Amino acid sequence: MSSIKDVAKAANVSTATVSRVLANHPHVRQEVRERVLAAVAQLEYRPNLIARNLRSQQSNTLGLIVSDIRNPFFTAVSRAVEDTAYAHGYNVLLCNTDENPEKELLYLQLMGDEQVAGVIFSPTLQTLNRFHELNLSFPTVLIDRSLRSGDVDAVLLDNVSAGYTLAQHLINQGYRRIGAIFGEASTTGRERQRGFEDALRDAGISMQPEYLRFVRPRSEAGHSTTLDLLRLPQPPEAIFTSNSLLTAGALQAIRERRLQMPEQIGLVGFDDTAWASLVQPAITVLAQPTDEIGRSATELVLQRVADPQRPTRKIILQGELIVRESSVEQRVRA
Amino acid sequence: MSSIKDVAKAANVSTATVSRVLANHPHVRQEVRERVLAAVAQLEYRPNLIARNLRSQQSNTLGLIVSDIRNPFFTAVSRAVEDTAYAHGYNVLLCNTDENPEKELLYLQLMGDEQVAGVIFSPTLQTLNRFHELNLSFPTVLIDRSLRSGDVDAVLLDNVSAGYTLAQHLINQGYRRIGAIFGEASTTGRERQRGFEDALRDAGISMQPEYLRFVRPRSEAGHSTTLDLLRLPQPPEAIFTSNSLLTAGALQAIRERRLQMPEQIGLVGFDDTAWASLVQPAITVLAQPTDEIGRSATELVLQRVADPQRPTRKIILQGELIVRESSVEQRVRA
DNA sequence: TTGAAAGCGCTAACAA
DNA sequence: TTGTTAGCGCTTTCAA
Repeated sequence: MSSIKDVAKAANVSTATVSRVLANHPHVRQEVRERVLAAVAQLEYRPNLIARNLRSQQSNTLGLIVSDIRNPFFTAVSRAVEDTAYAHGYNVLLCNTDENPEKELLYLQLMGDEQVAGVIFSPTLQTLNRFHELNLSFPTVLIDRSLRSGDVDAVLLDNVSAGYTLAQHLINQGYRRIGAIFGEASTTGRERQRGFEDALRDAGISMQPEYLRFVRPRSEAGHSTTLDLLRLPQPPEAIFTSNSLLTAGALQAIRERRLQMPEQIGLVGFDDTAWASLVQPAITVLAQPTDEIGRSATELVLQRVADPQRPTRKIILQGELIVRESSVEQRVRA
Repeated sequence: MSSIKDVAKAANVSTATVSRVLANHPHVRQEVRERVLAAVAQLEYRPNLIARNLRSQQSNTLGLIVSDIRNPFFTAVSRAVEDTAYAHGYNVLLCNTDENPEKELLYLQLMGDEQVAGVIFSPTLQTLNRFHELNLSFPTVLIDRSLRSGDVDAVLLDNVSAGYTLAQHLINQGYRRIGAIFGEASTTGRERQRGFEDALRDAGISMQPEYLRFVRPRSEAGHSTTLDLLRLPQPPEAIFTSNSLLTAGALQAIRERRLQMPEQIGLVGFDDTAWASLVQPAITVLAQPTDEIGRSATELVLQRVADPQRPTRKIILQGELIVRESSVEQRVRA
């Protein structure tokens, strides 16, 4: 591997001049510039990014800390983050926390050690609550979850409104007794719950506490909780789930109990996954704009890298209700 | 941020001694060691990894270059790679190539610039063919795809055998005219094709060339190609797909044509995705051991980092046939 | 057992 | 317009 010294020697200039040419500094004679470029090409010189980072005290790497890469929502967002980051000349360091606050702290620390330029992060409620004590040394943009009050950049779904829309849809279709399953460790679940409850209240439906569940946002929990709900003396007529893993588990439970969808039970969830339109009946979902979320978050963090002083911003995006067959008009049902 | 100098000053020793303590070098007096550690704790010192990497000429980062992070197979493998890497104190730099050879080269170059310790890579056929000309400066382990002949570390499925098993299953169930859709840019598709053809030949079934398709391994292509196949004068009785995105597309096409599975058409594919058991009828698949693939690949690359001289190894893993309802005995069919 | 000092490859302040 | 030089934070050789 040739270094900047080799290039300098080959072009008969100082390393400073090589550096200037590479950084496109203005005051370099055309002839010299060409000589340097020729040497660079000749030696197949590639700058050592580690050295550059050490010297400039910041790297071209962005950290991406997600709670579960197997959740299609985060997969899709990661994809968008990755694309956008590389388009801006940044790399992505990927971390997976499994909703584990200890891992979150560990990875956050790692990001500091790696001197990343910035971080995109979907935190648990626990870490969120002590977020400001953390005193992170790098710009951070939260995705999917944040506190209303917090002075942090964030890109979020309008979860209250999304929860409202989805619940309202069920109500409009004639469902009255609605069981709802939310992720327990995030703000997202709580906000969607608020929208859900608002919709019921506005429709004059009294909420039954035993219909409301907060669980680990995984398909196993979706499965067992749905079975629980269906076992109640008066089981719900529809199931509302707050992420796609929960939806999958609920669907599995409904299948096991051999209930007809949507006649005997309705089902709705979040995120327009590949399978939501593949199963029969296809599932009604509140789709999140994952590309937009990933792209906005990346741009936001890059903007803050460029200007650390700028006031924080929260970008709130709207979801889109996609009505399919898993929830359908009451009069059509039995 | 305090540096090693600050610690040295606080502990009244030289930076060399601090470095020795941190690296757990033997010849340090216990008392001095404790003083240094106390200073480290006091100052909340964290070593600057960039500086460490520059000095030691290698980093604690592994590169992971996959062809499509939205393919659940790669998502699952990434997850395993990530876990294993972090368990060994390594980070993961994630790149997505979209099966684009230019992007592959770009990212490979990036890995060199970033001085990663090693790379895990699922290459296109095109890049694979010129792999040795690339003269990569870091250890590389190929996953999912490789050349039989190549002198490269790799973790692979026994694709020929997997293709054979899956095709044989269809044959055993009584299907004779079988359409098959393979990814076009990878060795994987070709090997699975070989297994597929071997199974037909062993069963004395003559292969019809128009039943064999090579396409972009995406659901859109799976969809349109399946429609094509079904439009043939003598359409196939079953569809064999060589990745889960293709399977999804095929399923969609079958739904649109309102064909009954498995009576009017059988369907099998690769990878036990979340939805394969959720759709009805559930899909028969050849499941890959994704965790094992990711873990083995990471361990392999780390072993080579430790010993660049060791002979290359190919780890060949077996898939598992999971029979579900989308393919079923002939006598049960119409 | 410890410290002084060189140097990894680069950038930028300063001087010429 | 270009070069000299210091130094980013760390590890390691050599000497004491």
